[in-house]
Amino acid sequence: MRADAQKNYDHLLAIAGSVVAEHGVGASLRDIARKADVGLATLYRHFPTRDALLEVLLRETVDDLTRKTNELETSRPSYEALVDWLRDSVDFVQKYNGVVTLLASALADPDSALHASCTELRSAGARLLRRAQDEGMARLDIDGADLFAIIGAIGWIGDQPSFKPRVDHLFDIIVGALLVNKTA
Amino acid sequence: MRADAQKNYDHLLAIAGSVVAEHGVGASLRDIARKADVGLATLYRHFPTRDALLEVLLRETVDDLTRKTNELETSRPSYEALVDWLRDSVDFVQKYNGVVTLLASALADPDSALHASCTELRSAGARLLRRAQDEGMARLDIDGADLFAIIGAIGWIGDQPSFKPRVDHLFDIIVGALLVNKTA
DNA sequence: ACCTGAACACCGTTCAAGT
DNA sequence: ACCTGAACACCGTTCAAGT
Repeated sequence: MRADAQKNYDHLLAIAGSVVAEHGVGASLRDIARKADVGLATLYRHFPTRDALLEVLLRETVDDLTRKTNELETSRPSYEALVDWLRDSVDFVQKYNGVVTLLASALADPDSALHASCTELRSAGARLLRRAQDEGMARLDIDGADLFAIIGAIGWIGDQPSFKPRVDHLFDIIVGALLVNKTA
Repeated sequence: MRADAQKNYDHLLAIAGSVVAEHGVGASLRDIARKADVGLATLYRHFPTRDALLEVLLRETVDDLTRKTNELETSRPSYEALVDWLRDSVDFVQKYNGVVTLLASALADPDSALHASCTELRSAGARLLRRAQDEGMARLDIDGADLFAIIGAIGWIGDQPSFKPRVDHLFDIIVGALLVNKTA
C-alpha cells in the first residue's frame, strides 16, 4: 500500500471509531468521510461495505476475547470460566451500539465480513459451555447458539439508554439461570 | 372527519399494517403512501409522526392485553397469571419487527405517542409481579421495569431470524429465573 | 377541509475523470 | 495507484398551490 493510501486508511479508521462510538453501527458513512477530510469514494475504496469497516473496528477486540478464552479454559474452574467469558462477551458487544443485531445477522450470513468473528465467538463459548456441562455445572438443554442469543439479548438491554443501569443486575439473573443450582 | 378523509385514513392504516408487518417499524413512509395511492403529505396529515402511526397500529393489541391482565389478576393463581402475562407480552412485541426497541425508547420519552401504552403495559406487569412476590412465588429483587427490559430482551431474540426458532426455549429459561424455585 | 407535487436536505452506492 | 466530484436513486419532512 502506498504511503498516502496507508495514511488515509489509518485516519479513516480512527475517525470511524469515534463516529461509530457516538452514533452506533448505523452511523453515516458520508459523515465519517467528511470528518476524515477524505472523498466518500476513498472510504469505499478502503472499505467496500459497511461490514468491512466494522469488521476491522471489531476484529482486535474479538481476537483478544478468543485469546482470553484459551487462558480461561486451562487456568480456571469451568463455572468461573463460563461466567467470566459471558461477562467479557457482553462487554464486547457493547463496544458500539447496535453490535448485537449486526452480529446476529452476520452469524447467519456466510458472506458477511463479520461471519468469521461470529463463529469464532460462538465456538469459544460452546467449548466453555461443554466443559461446564460435563462437570455438571451448567444446564444441559442449551448450546453455543443459545449462549450467543442470550449474549445478544443482554447486550440489547445495554443498548437501550433507559435500561442500561439495570444491565448488570439482569446479567446476574439471566446468567444464573444457565447454571445448575449448587445448593440443591 | 369528512367522508373522503375517513376513507383515506382507513385505507392508509390497512396498507401501513401490511407494510410494517413486512418491513418492520422502520418501514418507508413514502412506500406506504405510494402503496395506498395517496399523496405523501396526506399520510403526514393523518399521522404527523411515525410514532403516531405505530401507536394506532399497536393500540388495539395493547388494550386487549390490559383487559386480559385484569382477568388474569382475579381468576388465576399469581404464578400462572405472571407467566401467562409475560407470554402474551412477548407475543405482543413480536407483532412487528423492531417493536421492542421502539417501546424501550417510548417508555423513556413522555412526548412519544406510545408513552401511555408503554406505561400501561409496565404497570400491568408490575401489579402481577407484586402479587406473585407477596405470595413468595417470584424473586424480590426485580421490579416492573426489569420485567419490561426482559420482555424486550426476549423480543429481540425473536426479531432475529436466526434466533427465532429458539425464542420459546429461551423464554422458558429466562422466565424460569424470575420465579422462586418451588422444589427447594 | 382536504389533498398534492415539488422542494429541501439528507442518505448509500457507483463511476468517469483527474493526478 | 490512488483520489474525487458528481450523478443516481432513495429517504423524511415541509409547504405553497390547488379543489
